Amino acid sequence: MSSPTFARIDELKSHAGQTVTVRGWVTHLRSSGKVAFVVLRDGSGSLQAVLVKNQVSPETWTLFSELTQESSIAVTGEVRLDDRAPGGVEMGAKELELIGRSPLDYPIQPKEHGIDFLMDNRHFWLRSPRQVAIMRIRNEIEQAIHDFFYERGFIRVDTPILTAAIGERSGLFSTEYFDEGNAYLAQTGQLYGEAAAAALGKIYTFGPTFRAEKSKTRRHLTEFWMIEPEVAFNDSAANMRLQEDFVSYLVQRCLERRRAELLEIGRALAPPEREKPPFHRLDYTDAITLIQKKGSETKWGDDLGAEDESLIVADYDRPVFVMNYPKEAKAFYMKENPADPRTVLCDDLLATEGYGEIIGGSQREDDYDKLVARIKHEGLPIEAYDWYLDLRRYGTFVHAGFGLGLERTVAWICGLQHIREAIPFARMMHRLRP
RNA sequence: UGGGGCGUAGGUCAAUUGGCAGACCGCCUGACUGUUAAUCAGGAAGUUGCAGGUUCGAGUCCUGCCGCCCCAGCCA
Repeated sequence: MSSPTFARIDELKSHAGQTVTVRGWVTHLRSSGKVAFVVLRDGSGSLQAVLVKNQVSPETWTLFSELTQESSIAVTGEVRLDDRAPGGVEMGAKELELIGRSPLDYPIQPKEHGIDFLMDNRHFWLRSPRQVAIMRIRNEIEQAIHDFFYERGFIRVDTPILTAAIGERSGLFSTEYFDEGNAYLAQTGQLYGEAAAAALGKIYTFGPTFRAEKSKTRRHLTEFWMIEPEVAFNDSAANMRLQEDFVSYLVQRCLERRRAELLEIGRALAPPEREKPPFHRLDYTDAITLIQKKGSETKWGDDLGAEDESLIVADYDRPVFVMNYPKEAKAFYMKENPADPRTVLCDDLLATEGYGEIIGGSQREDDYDKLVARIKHEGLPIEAYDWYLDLRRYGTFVHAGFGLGLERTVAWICGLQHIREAIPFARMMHRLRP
């Protein structure tokens, strides 16, 4: 026999009538005595191969009966269009090859399982159709992020993961670092992003972020991926326009190119279809008035709680910016609001459907003296910020940026119940394996 | 770190007042020439999270411990 033609399942329609070989993993086995069915997946799709007893060799027929779920196999046969097959394509199998046999105790069955069991078996759970679809959507979002910024002249800058204590303060993972004392896993690349913006103008970072908070909610991971753009000469208003263009680009891109996967996971498409600019804008002070009218006890000066966010978003069918929080509720690097010095020029973007904050952004304090005062007021070690302060001494500039949580965005676009499904191998307080 | 909940077969769960530990799915054996999580008949499968206590008798009641889930806080 001549050397086989290998094909991926998603390209089989163009091989109709030809004999090809498909390699993959067994998902279902069915037999009706003299006709047998093998369903296999190869990452690109799912294929049913049909074996008829009197049309294959006795060896091949025997091999079928020895197959098990998740065994890796190669199937060779004629590709044919058939309405009885899911997807409209099936294979009339002539030959089977067992590549790697899977024992009978494969833990994940085609039925309901509990979430803890699935997370313990994440390395297998990832093979299921729903998880494959989510990972393909995640990949689409990641690619769309790069495309969005590339098309607009941004430069991607990679910032360090091992840092000295700088940035946000709470929940640091630490490790010994030679003779330099402790190093900490990065909680943000922003401060480095600001330095890079003065070199390159428009930049973004895309990397892992670590928070040692003992968070136990559906919205938190200890290790997550964050995208942090930083733009020289953007003020807060321009920053928010960039955010709404960016977020709606990601949503529309998934609707265009990953519609099949969104439908596969049962995502209702009507809500994301509406996610187009302009998003709603609400001043923090007005937000307080709104939620108090709805019964919240939160007072001016407090940060907004999860319940408050829900009250705000409930009125809107598109994401909402809440702008200009009180200074004390926000980080030291945010620029004082000239119109109301009690507040800073910042914004949180609250997603629809109860997904909460997916972006935190701000214009940065560019006044050297005010920044020093804020660092001292917060009780931070001023010497750790020497290079960051230099950015204000040597040609300070208006600039603004934000951080988008990748997994929160994936969970929101996919309509997931929990953020742990939005990343291949979630890291949470009680989850370090697999 | 608070508040609430749950640990029973490989999986999902049931078990009345304290009274013989069960069902379904999966798995094994057999039948079936178009199945779609096939169907039908039969079978195997348990240290009831761990340690102690009360009782004639504990999955069930009591004490302690362990583990996880959900909500809040922290934030993206």
